[in-house]
Amino acid sequence: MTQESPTFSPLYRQIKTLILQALEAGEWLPGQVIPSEQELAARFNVSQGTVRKAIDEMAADNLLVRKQGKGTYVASHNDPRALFRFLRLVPMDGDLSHPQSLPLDCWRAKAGQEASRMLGIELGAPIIILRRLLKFGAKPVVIDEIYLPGEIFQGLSMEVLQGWSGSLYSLFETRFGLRMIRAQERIRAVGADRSTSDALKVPEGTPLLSVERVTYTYGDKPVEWRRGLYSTAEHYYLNELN
Amino acid sequence: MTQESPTFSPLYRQIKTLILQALEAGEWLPGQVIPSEQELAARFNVSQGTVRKAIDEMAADNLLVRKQGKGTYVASHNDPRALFRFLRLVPMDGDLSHPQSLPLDCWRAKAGQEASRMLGIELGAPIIILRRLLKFGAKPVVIDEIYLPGEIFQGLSMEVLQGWSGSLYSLFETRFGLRMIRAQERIRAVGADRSTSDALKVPEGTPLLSVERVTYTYGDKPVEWRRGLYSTAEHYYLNELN
DNA sequence: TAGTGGTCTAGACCACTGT
DNA sequence: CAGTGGTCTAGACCACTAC
Repeated sequence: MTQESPTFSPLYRQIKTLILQALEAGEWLPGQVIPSEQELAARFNVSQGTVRKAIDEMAADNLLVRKQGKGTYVASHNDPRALFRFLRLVPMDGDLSHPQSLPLDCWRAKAGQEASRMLGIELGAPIIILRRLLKFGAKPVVIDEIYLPGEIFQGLSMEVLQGWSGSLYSLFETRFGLRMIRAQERIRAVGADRSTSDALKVPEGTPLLSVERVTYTYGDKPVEWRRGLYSTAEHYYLNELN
Repeated sequence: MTQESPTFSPLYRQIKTLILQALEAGEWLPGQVIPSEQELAARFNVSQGTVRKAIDEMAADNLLVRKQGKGTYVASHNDPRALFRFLRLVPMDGDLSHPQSLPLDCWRAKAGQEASRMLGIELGAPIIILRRLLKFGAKPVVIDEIYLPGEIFQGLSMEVLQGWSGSLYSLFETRFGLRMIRAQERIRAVGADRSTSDALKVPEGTPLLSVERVTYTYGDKPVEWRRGLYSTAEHYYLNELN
């Protein structure tokens, strides 16, 4: 007899949506401070506690970062702490040297069936394919093949890639205004083919981790599809289950 | 000049600790309701909001489950929703049939170097080793070797295992009062050896996922170490990155 | 000292579940 | 209907950061 409001949404969630829209619109950029809770409360005509709850959730989602005494910041992949948010590979000895990204190839193509499905774009739409090697110290450990929608990544080229010292997502964020929010990985075990075994310096047929990742930006829009082959001779993929 | 309290802990965290202790002491068992927020507030002499914040965190930690209008419950592995909390394997076709656990062996032994380190017990301490097969429908997909501290799992035997229809953690919880709180998995790719290839019905040398898991109970105490070999011909390991 | 987020409280009201 | 968790508010005070 009740069940009156099937679309009930608490105030703080509406506020969350509004803040999200402001973020999406680029009102505050990654790494910058957003207005104080008091200011936002005034702007949206709600109490500070309601804004607080909205921001709490967004901080839990890794969209914002709170810093006591300073303010609330827009999360950024330029932050070195963000590097291992998506890269779960860990050296078996506790070596903490940061991995180094080496671009190998970068070319344009048209989306095939799989790429178009994964990226949610038309079959035949322009895409950019990027191959790169990840090294931990001197050891090649991961070889990635990365598929990007050409429309979004207009100016991407080998020159751009080679002139960038930070992480890939850091580049995407700074150069293309694209913020990677969440990702989903599908992991399988496969044998190394000829070219992969060359790149990773392992015998042909060596078991490797195949890690397929789809990465999403605001509004759950997929903007990257990649397949990485991980050599797990001296590294492992670490996953925390809670 | 300030920095007065290096061990400052907010009230709601102290309350959280108290509730945790009550849980650990078995004051409320898995699946049962805990007292209402009002009652707990009265018991601990704080406001309802403070209890609420403590419970919020524990719910986020998957220790408690809130049910509006009914109460707050102690999380339980008997809950069917908990099955896929630690098992991240998904069929490639959307088949949702629940996996079936088939115990193969169960014997007693003494902890070797690796087991003693992983389980935080003395070298040579009694342990129980358990082998089992996981099937999705008719297909064998995972073979597990599970190491348990003998002290805790006194009465565990093949008979007990075979007489249990639910999940392993559900058995541990019900039969041994052990609640699995969190786990850590280290994933690598390996080739199937002879006995594994037999059990999983795959050719020898087939690349498999090696998933080593350490599972913890209250107080970050490790109580299970297992190694699973996953056939990823028709399944994949799914991981959400946030 | 001023401004920020963090904690704690008390009270009002809403939504959901059972009887 | 009474009891539960869920939301929202307003105000006081604490902890941290900067100037």
